[in-house]
Amino acid sequence: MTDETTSRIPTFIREAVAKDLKNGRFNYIRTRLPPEPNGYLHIGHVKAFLIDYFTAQEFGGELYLRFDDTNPSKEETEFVDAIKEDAAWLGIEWAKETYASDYFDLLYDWAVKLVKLGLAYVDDQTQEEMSASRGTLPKGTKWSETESAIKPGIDSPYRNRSVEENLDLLERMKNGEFAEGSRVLRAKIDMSHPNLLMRDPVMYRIMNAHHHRTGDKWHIYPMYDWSHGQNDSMEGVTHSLCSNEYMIHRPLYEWFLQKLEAFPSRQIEFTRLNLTYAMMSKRKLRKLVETGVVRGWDDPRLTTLRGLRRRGVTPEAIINFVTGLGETKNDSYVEMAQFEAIIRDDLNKRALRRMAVLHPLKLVIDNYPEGQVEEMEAVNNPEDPSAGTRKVPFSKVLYIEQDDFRETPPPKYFRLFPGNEVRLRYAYFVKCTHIVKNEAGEATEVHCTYDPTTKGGDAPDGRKVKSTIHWVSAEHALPAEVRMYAQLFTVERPDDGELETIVNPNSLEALEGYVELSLANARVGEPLQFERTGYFTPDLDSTPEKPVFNLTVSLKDTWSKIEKKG
RNA sequence: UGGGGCAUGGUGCAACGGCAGCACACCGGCCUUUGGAGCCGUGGAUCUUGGUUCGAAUCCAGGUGCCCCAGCCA
Repeated sequence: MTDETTSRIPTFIREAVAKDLKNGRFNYIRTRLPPEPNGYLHIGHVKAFLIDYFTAQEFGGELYLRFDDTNPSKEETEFVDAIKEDAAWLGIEWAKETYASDYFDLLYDWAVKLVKLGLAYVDDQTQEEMSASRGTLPKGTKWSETESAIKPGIDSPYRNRSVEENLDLLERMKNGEFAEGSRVLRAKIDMSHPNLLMRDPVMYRIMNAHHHRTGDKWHIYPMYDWSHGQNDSMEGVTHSLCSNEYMIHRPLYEWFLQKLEAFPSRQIEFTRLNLTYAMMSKRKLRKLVETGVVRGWDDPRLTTLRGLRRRGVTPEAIINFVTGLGETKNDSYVEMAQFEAIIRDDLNKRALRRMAVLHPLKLVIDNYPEGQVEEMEAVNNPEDPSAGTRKVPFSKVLYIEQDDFRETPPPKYFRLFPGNEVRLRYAYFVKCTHIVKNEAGEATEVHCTYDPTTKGGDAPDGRKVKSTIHWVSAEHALPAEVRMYAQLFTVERPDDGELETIVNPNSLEALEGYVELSLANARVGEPLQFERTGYFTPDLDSTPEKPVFNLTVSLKDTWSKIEKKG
């Protein structure tokens, strides 16, 4: 049974499914995940994937992964593999992998059945003719500036062909006897139906493209409406869960299955996920990749699953985010900040803490013995004692962040400035004595003295410092490239804008910094926190000589807020 | 003068005729060997007009606003 408090699927779906089980409409549950293999998965797909997966799971049913490969001109095997890999990474398990194309033969038989029933016909009209005879939507909708009222469609002159002629024509369409685009098979429903989809929708079109699985066997390929519901039914899918835009297709979905007297799969719709600053449009995503705005489909600035993975976002964070959104049928736009909060929450619990200096400034401890090296014990994760501790080498010359020193401190600035004492994390108290400047007047070296009695970070005399800063030992540090990311887009809803005007030219900044030696063999994808900076993960561009890190998400930075307010 | 869907703080959700609550964001404070985390607190919402009712975010009627639908895309 499902537990109301832990359910990960929308309430209205859970209730509908439970009811179907209770009143005997179905005695088992099967859902399907229907990606079209024409692109990479992004965060927008995840919601559908998870709802399908968890619905099956919560009701002890199973999930089929069915590739919707009905349009050979757009689909490629490359994407099939990528989608499977991404779905598996997310943790989704499917009972069976199928393809719409597995059912092409059966589907054709069903079409013949419909023709024999007098419910489908071959139409010889051109595409323009068909479009013109479909009728119009009324004024006020974005498609009609001129018509004041909805206009019914006009019956095709070929609508009343005999069953025999239709059967013959359909057979010949299948055999490749006709030119591409010259004829279609249409369902015979109602050309004046208020729902335009019911005005004799196209079932098959002629295409001579090579299909990634069926090769050159077929010359006709089914449309979405004449495939999806039929496949659901053929597979015994009980609940076909899809986004709200398909709501208008439901009457057609049901019409076909009723006329066919086929297994009555049920379509239920939910609101798709919209995320601010995330691009979901496949067309635009492709353009970003092809024009080199980003470095590939797995660019960490993208909200593709591959991009998120490379960025260091875990599957758990993604699942927590999506399932935690709750559900209504409202159109909605979720703020990226909410996603980031979940990512931080997830990483806070699991990321190993490390020290890394992103904008190095040399700090010299004048009274520290030349050549001495001490191993300081550092906690790996204060949120998780079982993560243990590590040793970090400490010596006379260190690097600290440029930001952690000001020659003339602003109000409420507690870090290093001449005369001020701070704690070097896990090491000693140091007090700034003087600085060395270059010709431009910039500080190039900060000189300090340390208090040997404060080893470990506490003063025996009980005095306090207001700030703790991080550091790496210059002699023992590892040079590293650290890639800092900002929003890729300058507008909240990039899907609505023109690419040329909405791309943030400063979304990537590659820093040359220094990191703890222990990071030399960090695993690609491993979650890390650079203390006081943010969450990072090693990128696959890393080499043994020079690791590369991606910023996953920054730590909440309250100082910058204080500073902004002045 | 078409059909379908949806309206609750800035954002996303909850309240299924009975005190409008949660998360994120925002603001203030406490604490802190991460200006992180954690803890405490403030402000802010039922699209509108009527009706039913002891009582309406919830039920009814009208209005308004937003979204989807004229691919031989999915």
